[in-house]
Amino acid sequence: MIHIGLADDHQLFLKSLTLMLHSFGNYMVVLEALNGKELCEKIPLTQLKPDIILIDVNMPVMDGAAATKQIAALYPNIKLVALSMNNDDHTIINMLRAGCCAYLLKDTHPDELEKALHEIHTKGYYNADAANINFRRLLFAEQQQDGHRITEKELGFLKYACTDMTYKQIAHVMKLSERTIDGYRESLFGKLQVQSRVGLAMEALRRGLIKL
Amino acid sequence: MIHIGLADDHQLFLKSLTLMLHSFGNYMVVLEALNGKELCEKIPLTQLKPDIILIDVNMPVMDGAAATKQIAALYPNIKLVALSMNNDDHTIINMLRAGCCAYLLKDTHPDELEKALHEIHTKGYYNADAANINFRRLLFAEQQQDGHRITEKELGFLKYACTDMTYKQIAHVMKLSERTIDGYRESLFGKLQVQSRVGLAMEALRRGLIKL
DNA sequence: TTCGCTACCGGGAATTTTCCCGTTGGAAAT
DNA sequence: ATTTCCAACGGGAAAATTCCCGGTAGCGAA
Repeated sequence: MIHIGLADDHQLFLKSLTLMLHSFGNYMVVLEALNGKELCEKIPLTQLKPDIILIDVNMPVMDGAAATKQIAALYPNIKLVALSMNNDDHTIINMLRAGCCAYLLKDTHPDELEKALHEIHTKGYYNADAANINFRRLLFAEQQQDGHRITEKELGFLKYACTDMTYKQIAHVMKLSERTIDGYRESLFGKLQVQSRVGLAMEALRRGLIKL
Repeated sequence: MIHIGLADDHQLFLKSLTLMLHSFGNYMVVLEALNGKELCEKIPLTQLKPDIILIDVNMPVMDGAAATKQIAALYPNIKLVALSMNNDDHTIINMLRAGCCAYLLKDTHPDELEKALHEIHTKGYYNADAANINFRRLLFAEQQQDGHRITEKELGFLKYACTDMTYKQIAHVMKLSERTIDGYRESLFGKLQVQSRVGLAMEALRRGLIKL
């Protein structure tokens, strides 16, 4: 009997996935959480520790990447699996770097989920080639984006950049000079490979740096 | 026995929701589809017509609103229920106007889903007050936005506005004058209540007018 | 026909964004 | 102690955006 933990902010999906896992026969859901924080808090309270935890990427309060990092550090022998609906490179890299051993899409077939869980439990990893996730390409992409990590201040600016505000207003609320804002913009344009504020906002959304 | 139809682009959710509905005891899933188009094509082919169809809002190929409109016109006695994860006013209004008799969120509890389906089947409607969906407020909001409907051409422009392109480039690919583009922008600024292109792009995303 | 409406087009100017050119001060490296 | 690096700051100018002012052409209704 394999013990499973689940974290997803959609109750309906969470509960119905539990049913599905039980229907597989060999799995038992020992932990359910509606966000990353709840997941982290519940793990120490369960006596039947999960072997594998399926973690949704997009969750309120604490998202999948943050939860994955924390759990990977505290419980290294729990296998963490990212479960998401978006399959863009950046989020996949993000989750794998956070400590996931597999990345599953929500539109995979139940049979493949079962196969994936079995492989993860026996071999420790699973590579869904059907879901066009090419690890070699991803690793190359990670090489490329190395040194292009976004700083904390840039992220703070990015939030305001995805808004109706002008740079002058942004500079005012951030208590910085307009020139400094200029610097952040330039830097982000380079890192995200765009050349206008709209492109910046769109790419930030696409990479999950900004929500909504 | 109540016959149910399902449309959702995430296989895992689709299949596990089917399991959950069967576990309720009184429901049978007679139709599954991965997008709106597939749903519309499968309805005429099923001999056990569904009483209720749960339709996801965000789907590829043909989205929930389009599918709802088409089905509501062809099969007026099938109850259509929108099932989505985002609960912003615009999408809800959109689905209700398309012909849905209820709007359910994906993070509702299974018990509430069962209750909702029962009410929809017996009374013909369901209002989830727990999900802060206030119909009176929505109707008022619809009054407010009346005459603010986005035209086909404006939508075409909107796609390009959510891009790294300049207006000049957009005018060129749309084979229109820059002034005409100017007009579309002005009109959309007013309709979406924004005052910059970034705000426009963000609001378009928020209202589901543009994907990604 | 005349009126009103809508889609399309244009000039011009204020504002904002984008992109150059710099300086300074402080922290880290050598 | 000196260099090196980098975040923060600034001037100025080209480009893009925003927002006015208008016009013409088509088209259905009065």
